[in-house]
Amino acid sequence: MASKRATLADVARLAGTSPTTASLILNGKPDTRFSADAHRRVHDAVAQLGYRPNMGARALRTDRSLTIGFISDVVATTRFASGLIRGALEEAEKAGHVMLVLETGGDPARQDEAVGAVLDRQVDGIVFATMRARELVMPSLPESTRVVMLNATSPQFGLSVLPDEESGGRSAVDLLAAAGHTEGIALIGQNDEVEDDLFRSATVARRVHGLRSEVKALGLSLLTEESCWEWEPENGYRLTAELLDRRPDVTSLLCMNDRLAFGAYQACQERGLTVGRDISIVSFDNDELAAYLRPGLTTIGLPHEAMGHQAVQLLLSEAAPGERLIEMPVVERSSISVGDTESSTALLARERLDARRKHARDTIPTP
Amino acid sequence: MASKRATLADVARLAGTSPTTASLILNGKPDTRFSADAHRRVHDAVAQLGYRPNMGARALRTDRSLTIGFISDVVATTRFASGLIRGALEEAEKAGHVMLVLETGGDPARQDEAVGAVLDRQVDGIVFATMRARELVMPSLPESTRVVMLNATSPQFGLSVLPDEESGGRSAVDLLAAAGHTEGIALIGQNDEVEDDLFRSATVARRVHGLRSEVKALGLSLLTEESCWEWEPENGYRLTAELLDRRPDVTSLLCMNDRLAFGAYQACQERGLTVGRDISIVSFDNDELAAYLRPGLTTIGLPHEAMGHQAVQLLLSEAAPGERLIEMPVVERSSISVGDTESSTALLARERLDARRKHARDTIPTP
DNA sequence: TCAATATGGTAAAAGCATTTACCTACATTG
DNA sequence: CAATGTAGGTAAATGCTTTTACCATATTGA
Repeated sequence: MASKRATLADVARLAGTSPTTASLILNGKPDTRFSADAHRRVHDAVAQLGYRPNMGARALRTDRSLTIGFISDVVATTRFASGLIRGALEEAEKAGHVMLVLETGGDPARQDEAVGAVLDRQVDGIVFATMRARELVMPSLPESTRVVMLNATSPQFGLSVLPDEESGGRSAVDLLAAAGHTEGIALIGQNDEVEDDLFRSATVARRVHGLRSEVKALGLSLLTEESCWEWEPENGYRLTAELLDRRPDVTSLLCMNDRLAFGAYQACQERGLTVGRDISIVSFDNDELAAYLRPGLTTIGLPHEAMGHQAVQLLLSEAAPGERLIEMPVVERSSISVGDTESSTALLARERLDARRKHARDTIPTP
Repeated sequence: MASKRATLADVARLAGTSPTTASLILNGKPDTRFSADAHRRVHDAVAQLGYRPNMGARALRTDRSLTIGFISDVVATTRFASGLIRGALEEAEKAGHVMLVLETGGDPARQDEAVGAVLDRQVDGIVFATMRARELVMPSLPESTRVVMLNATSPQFGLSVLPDEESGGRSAVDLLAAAGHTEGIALIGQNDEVEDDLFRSATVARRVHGLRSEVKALGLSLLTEESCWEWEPENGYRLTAELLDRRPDVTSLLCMNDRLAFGAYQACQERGLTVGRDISIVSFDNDELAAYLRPGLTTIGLPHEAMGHQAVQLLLSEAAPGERLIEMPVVERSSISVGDTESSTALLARERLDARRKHARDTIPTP
């Protein structure tokens, strides 16, 4: 029966009106323009035929397609990226939009192709997401195209959404201090060297800067900083093992990411130290891994989903250029032992932590 | 300068031809239809203006949008699903298509909306992907809409792409047997009970069936089957710990997934058993986790990426209905100790394993 | 020389929704 | 009575591409 899709002309015919009238009734804001009867007839016809407008035809006329382009370098290769997509997808759906997802692998040629492909489909805007490069050089676009950079910045497009790494760094320190760990804190995995990996150097710099300034703000100091290049379990293991053997006075580990922490767990266990009791660990990313570890790893999460939401929201609003920083959630599990939580430093740390959380709640409107 | 997008009319004007001619030259197969000079002029104009056809307008006329819809219940929630997307994305790009990705969370209302939304955009076909339900009830679609089910089946749509779970089960057993483990093999995590989770019961049944029949085919038998409901590390740990204490003669563990194996590792380590030397473990899924473990976990991977490729390929071809089973890759790491690899059983197992691999290579054309 | 057939092209319709400019019939106002 | 409004509605243009049907002109064959 539904052999052919109904068109507006069909609706008009069935309702006994002109297509103009039908269109005006279906799209016009001032409902008073036509008689109540005409309204009824048109809506009945729509329901009866199951009419839905053809978006291609509409876009042709209105230049709005209710479609947005999401172009990323890698979505699936990196285990986190899907959070960005999911957030964006949800927000798009909420706004009645649909999302064209393309991947470029970071290759400029494919990137150009991707931009062309979405432009050919008259998207209402483009989100450029990345997990690798920080500064993205983009093909030039028509003036009117709305663009937001997601987890990236670009010299050409001013609007970007990033995790608030500095604030995250601060939170990690506060977490330790609030639990009473005011000395014997080691930083594992930081790396101050100039890197050619722009992405990492930018995020690392902010994260480390946050850590260090919070340490200072609380009047503390780090016992040691153990640096390494690859943030993989091996290095976490090695660094921690060496450190533990060298400095028996270490009480807490700040790991730059969860994989390093994973290695650190192993080193601790081997030495008979129970994490969350004899030694405290806090790290970054909230990798899937973090939930599997025993005891659960307390970590400062990357707010990918919230970032995705925010990006699409900004894309569809008339937002002004600028960097939008999204608070990194602290996810507390059981890798921090509790000591003297009543010291003035602990109190101060908790206060600062809470203030930051509150600020985040007030700032990002995304649920 | 490029203030407005060039249209075909612009091209025609610049080339000094009619739009008809320009269109025919750009799309027509028989290149001889027009003069060489006309060809040149049109192509020059295209290059000069950077003309690209407006897909909406084209789709209006031709009913082909070079766009496909990818509708899934959950892409990001499950850590694997992104492989499906990536595979599909790559294949789509290869075919000059672009992909609209929507997520429904499994909610029928959202599912209907999603179908409507992609149909409104005149997609050339729809891939329904799922990580949860196995049998999917879909809204009714126009006859002509091409559909393929990805990691799912449906009473309404005949074409589906699934992992070859049975073959994967066989491979796991062969892997152990080929390394000389012909007795003392325990199965961890299987569950024969009737489940209301259709998805799991279908895949588990095939996987287990494969395991058991391969055991039989090699003339072996399982030492024990330890069943549990949730395939989480806790259970892997508990089941293995109990088993180890009860049966000192266990030499190998077949875990139903990598998370169970993760728990099993811990239990073994606690008892002073070195995985890959004192005890062998093989499991399923090739979770991210599997690479982090020390020693690396040998596992039978879910071929999500290949499945995504295949799905889109089938969607865009005139493929006949049926179930397409994609071979599960065996990814060998170091969790299996090597024993007597020269026994006739070991030889037989290796032979069967190789035959299956070869078959897979010949069968799935996807790189 | 007439008819047939290439050769190289074009006008116009179709596909669908939106929107501008206009129209009719009636009522009101001065 | 003429002028003005207003309520309720429509014809036709527009956005862009593809495609059908048709047109000249020149060449060839008989």
